[in-house]
Amino acid sequence: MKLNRQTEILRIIKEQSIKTHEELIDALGKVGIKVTQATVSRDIKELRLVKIPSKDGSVYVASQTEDNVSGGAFKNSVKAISRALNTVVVRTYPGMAGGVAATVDNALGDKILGSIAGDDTLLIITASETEAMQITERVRMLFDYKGV
Amino acid sequence: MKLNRQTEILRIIKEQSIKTHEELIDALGKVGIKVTQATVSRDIKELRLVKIPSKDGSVYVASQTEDNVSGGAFKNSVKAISRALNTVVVRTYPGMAGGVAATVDNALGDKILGSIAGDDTLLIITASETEAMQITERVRMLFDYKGV
DNA sequence: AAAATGAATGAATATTTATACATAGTATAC
DNA sequence: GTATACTATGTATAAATATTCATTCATTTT
Repeated sequence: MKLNRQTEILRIIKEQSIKTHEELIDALGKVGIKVTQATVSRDIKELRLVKIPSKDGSVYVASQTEDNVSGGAFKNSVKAISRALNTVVVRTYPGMAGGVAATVDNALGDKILGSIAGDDTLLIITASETEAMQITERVRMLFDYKGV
Repeated sequence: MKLNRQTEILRIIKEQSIKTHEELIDALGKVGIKVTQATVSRDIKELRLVKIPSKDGSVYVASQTEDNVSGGAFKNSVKAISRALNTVVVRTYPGMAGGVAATVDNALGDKILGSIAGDDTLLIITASETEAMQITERVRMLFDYKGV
């Protein structure tokens, strides 16, 4: 399924140097995901990945929306991330929930039903349990979350 | 000449939405610069321009090195920029010269001979008077300098 | 000044990426 | 359930971009 594959793509380009759609297809293949170049092209567009020129050829990286800008400022604001049914609960340090929420909305807004932030807690509502699991994973990546 | 054309490219992509090499070639043509797609491709690579996907197609913008990251933090630190022969003098607010220098080195390091920063003044040395003029222009763009 | 060296560029071409169209899959309404 | 509508995907192809090779320009060396 799409969300799943795109999440995998984000992880892949973060870990290795992907220079072409073909390389990405191979990498996905190794994780058991089989797709064609056309699909990868669309994924890259939707994820707004960007190809940055460097010495040994251009490389794909996440741009604005996802990682870079957004997550950055609040990377160390998240204390815990957990899920229950179709909700994802993010615990932050005091006062940071709002910023984290804004970041999440910005990055994943179109994939969630909505979110509510208190002072140190953010609640994300998704359409289904499955999506909640995937969103959880995405949020973890977004904030570079190392915990369980 | 190259440096000149690339400077022009930076200005163009900042002002209008350039989606393909061809569009860039046209835009350059209107300014009296005539080149082929191959050259533009190389320029884009050297300038490390990046194509960002958006609703109405992808658009080229300057990435890391140039504008975005670098210039940003010090955009309001520059008070004046002037040139004399092969040197460019940048006056900054007290204590900011070092940061501005780092930014310049990072963005244009390979096009200048070197730079020396004091507390509120940065001196950039170039190989020739011509280059100094072009670098001056680039520094202006880098810091979004509005003055004379 | 001629020769030698290296950068810049263009023409032709290879490679990579995007898209039009058709089909399959999924959910929603009836 | 079947029909309807919408999304996702693949295939084939068009479009865009990168690169190889040859040539021209400018600079330095002899």
